[in-house]
Amino acid sequence: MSHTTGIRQAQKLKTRQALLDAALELLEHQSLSSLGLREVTRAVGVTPTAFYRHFDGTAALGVALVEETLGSLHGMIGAILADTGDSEERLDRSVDLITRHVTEQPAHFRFIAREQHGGVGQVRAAIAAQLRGFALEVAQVLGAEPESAGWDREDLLMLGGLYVDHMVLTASALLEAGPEGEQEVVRVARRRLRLVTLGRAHWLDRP
Amino acid sequence: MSHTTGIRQAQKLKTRQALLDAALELLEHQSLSSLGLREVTRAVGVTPTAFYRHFDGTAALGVALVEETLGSLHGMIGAILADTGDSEERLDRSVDLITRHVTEQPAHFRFIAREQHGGVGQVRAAIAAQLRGFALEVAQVLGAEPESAGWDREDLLMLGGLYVDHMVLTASALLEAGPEGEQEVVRVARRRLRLVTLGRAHWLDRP
DNA sequence: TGTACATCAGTGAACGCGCGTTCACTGATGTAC
DNA sequence: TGTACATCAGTGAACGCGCGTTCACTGATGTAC
Repeated sequence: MSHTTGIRQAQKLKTRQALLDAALELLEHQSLSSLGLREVTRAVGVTPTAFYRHFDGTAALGVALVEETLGSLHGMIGAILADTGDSEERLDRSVDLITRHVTEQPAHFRFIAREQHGGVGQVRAAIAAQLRGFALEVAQVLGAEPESAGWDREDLLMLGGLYVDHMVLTASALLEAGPEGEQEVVRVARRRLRLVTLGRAHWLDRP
Repeated sequence: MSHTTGIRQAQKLKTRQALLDAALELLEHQSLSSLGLREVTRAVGVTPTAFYRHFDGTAALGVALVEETLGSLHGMIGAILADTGDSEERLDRSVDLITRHVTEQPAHFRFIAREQHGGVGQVRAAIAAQLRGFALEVAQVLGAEPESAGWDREDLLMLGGLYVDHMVLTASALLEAGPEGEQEVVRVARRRLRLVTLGRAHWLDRP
């Protein structure tokens, strides 16, 4: 086994990543279902044929982008929610964290918001699976807290889903608002979270 | 003025409507940004050139579809919310009404869910404007209720927006779930609404 | 009512262009001995 | 270490096809008198 073994593989991965990056940029102003394979390879500087060495087609590339965007976020949720601090602080920190992530990699989040209900079934399914995973993680963290005593599994999942959907809506709203509208979006997002959290606190009081 | 005046206009409107209907059907499995003008005219049975007598391009057609889908829903919201009955009944009736509408015209709601964050800016803007209108209507109805005493305008709008976004998410979830998953979606949607309504009831108790 | 002209929704041919996919290929990297 | 063969990421030409948009047109509908 030589120390140079892997040059070929490294180059392949580099091209693959270049295809993903170029696609993400091109998707800022269009949907995946109208993204052309030739557009992507042209942006990277390889021949159209080379695309097939990495993906079956643009749908498969889309699925890979879902993994790239959301795959690395798992675990992070637990970290925020498990942090110390009262509920108000924790809630503000969550919104700040989303805002920071969206500001740092807007193209990734735009892609998710756009394709969550987009025209490519495989990608919708991949996003839905990831978001279901997040909802489950949130539900588990919340379920371990004293405030959740008496909650059943289904209600916890409902609440987890509500938080996750709210997170996605906030990300999308931030992108649509641009830098000058960011403050306003953050304000409303915080209030919404506060209202949901109030509902949570009184969930078991219901008639 | 002859009694036949308007034959030409009537025929034109008929063709225009045929274009809208055909487009909506074609959009079930793709996004507006990949919809071809020729696809639409082919489905209707007119020449591609005829398209330009009605719309500047597919983006303009999309804006017309937004109007067709959401324009007729205004006022309806007030009617549901203003109905008699306790809060639980009213809430269930709201979910039932959304479910019925989505089941009756799935293509229209799929279009809205898909293009709300889609790749065509003009259409995103048109949908956002309509939804903002709905949020305002909901806020006005809620604001007139005794439960809203002490609420300021901004919080009412926040709540109205929350209900509207929840409505859109529910519509999209119903479409994704299909007939066999409908029951489950309705169950979760009701619980979410109940939780938000609980949060509303305790909004002014917050520290 | 009848005639002569105006309007305009839809036609059909033509254009240049970029698309996705196929195929046999090349030459650098990897492996066996 | 050196050699001979295998692998395979990326090439480049070729294909048939549908796209959006233009243009001059046709003929039914509308209008003026």
